Amino acid sequence: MPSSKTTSVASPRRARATGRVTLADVAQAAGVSPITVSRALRGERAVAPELCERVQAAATALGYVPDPAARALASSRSSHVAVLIPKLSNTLFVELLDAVQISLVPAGYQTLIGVTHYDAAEEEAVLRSFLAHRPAGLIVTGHDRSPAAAALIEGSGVPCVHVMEIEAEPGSYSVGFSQRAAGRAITQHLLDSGRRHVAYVAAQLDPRTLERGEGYVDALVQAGLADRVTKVLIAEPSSMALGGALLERVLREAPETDAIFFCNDDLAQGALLAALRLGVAVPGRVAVVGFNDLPGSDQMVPTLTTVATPRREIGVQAAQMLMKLMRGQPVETPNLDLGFQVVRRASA
Amino acid sequence: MPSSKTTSVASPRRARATGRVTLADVAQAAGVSPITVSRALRGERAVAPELCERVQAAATALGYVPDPAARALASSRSSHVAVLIPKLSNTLFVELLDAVQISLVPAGYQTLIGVTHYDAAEEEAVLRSFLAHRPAGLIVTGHDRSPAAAALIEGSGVPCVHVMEIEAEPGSYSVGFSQRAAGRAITQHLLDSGRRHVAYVAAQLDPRTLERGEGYVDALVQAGLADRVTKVLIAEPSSMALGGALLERVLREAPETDAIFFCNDDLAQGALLAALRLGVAVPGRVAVVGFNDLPGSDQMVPTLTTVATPRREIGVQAAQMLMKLMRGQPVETPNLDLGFQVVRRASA
DNA sequence: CTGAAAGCGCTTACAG
DNA sequence: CTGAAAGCGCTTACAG
Repeated sequence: MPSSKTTSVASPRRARATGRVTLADVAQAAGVSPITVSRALRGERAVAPELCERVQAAATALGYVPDPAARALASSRSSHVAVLIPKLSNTLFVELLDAVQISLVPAGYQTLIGVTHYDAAEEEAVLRSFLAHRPAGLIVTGHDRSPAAAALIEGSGVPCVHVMEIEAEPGSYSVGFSQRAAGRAITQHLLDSGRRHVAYVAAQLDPRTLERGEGYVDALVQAGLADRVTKVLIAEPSSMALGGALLERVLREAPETDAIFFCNDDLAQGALLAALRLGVAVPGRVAVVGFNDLPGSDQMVPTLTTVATPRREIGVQAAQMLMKLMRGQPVETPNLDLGFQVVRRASA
Repeated sequence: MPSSKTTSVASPRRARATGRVTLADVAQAAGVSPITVSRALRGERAVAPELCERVQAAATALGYVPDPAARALASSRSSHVAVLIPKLSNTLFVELLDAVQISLVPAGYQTLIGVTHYDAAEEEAVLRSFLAHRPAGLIVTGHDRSPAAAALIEGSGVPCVHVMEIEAEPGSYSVGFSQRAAGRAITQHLLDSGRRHVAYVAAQLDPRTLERGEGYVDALVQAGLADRVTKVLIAEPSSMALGGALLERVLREAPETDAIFFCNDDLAQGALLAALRLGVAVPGRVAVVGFNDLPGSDQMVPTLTTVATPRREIGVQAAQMLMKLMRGQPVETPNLDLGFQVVRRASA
């Protein structure tokens, strides 16, 4: 004999059941309206403390998890933050990303990663695809991008923070440091230690690499060595092998060179290892410095003198700034300069 | 005198206008119903070729971009694929991720990255948060996880591919190689070159590291050297500095050691540099091998003998397999073994 | 092969 | 401080 009590009635109108615990379920359990549950859970507007508690309890009891898609559709704002970086093969950007993620995830945001490969068209494509997801915020590397990409960002109205460079563009937000000042500082270190034939060797040639080169020129000019400016610029991507090859080439083609400023530690590490192989004394024959202070630079033989860049702190601060923007809170320092540090080790 | 022609009428019922081009707009422009547009654009079911073309043209003309949130809500499947990796500071996983992303993005999927830090509780938390987004698919590192985490995956019904290890668990999908066989092979290489006191030195101690250690034991046992098994296992994370310290420690505590198998290239590279600093001849005094063939290993002095692991190919194949699963297509090889390669260089 | 109706699970905008 | 109504932009399930 079947029980006459029906515990669940299948409504004939209900075409699709997902089996999910919804706001409505929580509302019913708490004896309030769905909208009150929504407000109580988001902490938005004032909800009577007593109701708030009842709602929280019901939500926990039922194991309620808000549906991000429904939330995004209704509010036209997702919980995604899109982060655009040039390359995943550069430790620098991975550390930046890691720091951003560590800051954003606990606050309930999801990070979407876009890799642009230093390519304007790719950046546009990635932006277009990300913007379709109506991200709550955007973090992009540097200021230099195609007008189309800039227009996409601008037109989207999505809060955006630029990282790695620092530039006081009106209305824009950034967290970074002066690449140019850093390039000048490390070159100055070489000059201060008596070097007079300093070369700047760079690969990839992204905007930040070129800015470091300007800093290098600044230092030489200021030292009255404008005629000694020696730049070796290679468009191909950086690698340790390339660094080794470039060291060899510079010493062959410009044997008077007594110091080399490599635009990044990958090249410099490769140069140090090549010097070991070739029997070139560092810093005796030639001083070598890099940029970024990547893992391993302190382990090289000799240890590498370089510029330590605060990419983790940049990631953390950019995330903080973005969260303020996303919440509509005021940002006190829209262009945050986190500086850099010349790390003196044995190679120069 | 204002024009009497009204070009846009604000409907009083419309509470919220997003200004977005919607399916309905495309439908109206193409003179069909919204559902036909939906089907034509997704290529689902049969739509008359002529209509299909008209819809495509209208969509392009209006610059229509589907709203992923609406799509996810209606279909209860998002276009997200969640990828869980232990650490972002390990190049291995970053390369894996890059390969996955390169394969998935062109197919219209977005990658969500979760970092577990080799921590069971973190993995559970990340899974729970990701699963709330109803991802279309899941890629996780290895098979070893907490019962709770495994239950979350299982219970979600989301297609899942395991990477890096290969294990023929019924009903599970994986792409990788045998860590144990690889550990055995590189140890065998050392034995083949005449080494008789081979130590295995490992850090981090994740499951894959331990499997490599089993392979090491296999090789020694098979060579009748079971009594020579020497394992140094350190729980702390791998780093070049740690590799150097461990080399020193092993040579001090077990001076008969004539070969060291480091569980990864980070440790091995650090050991090579420390040897240089200490004046320890490699491979003369002690042979050194690593694992993974990371960037830089071919640049070391001496160049590092190691095991090349196919993490990029693993990423690509895992993405392919997952796409088949997400589309409900059959997968011919549910456990795909991509092998590995012993790379003989100068250090052993 | 095409469509009208209903619904996915939330939030907005308006009242009170 | 709380709620009833409408709507976000799609897809599902059912007809024809």
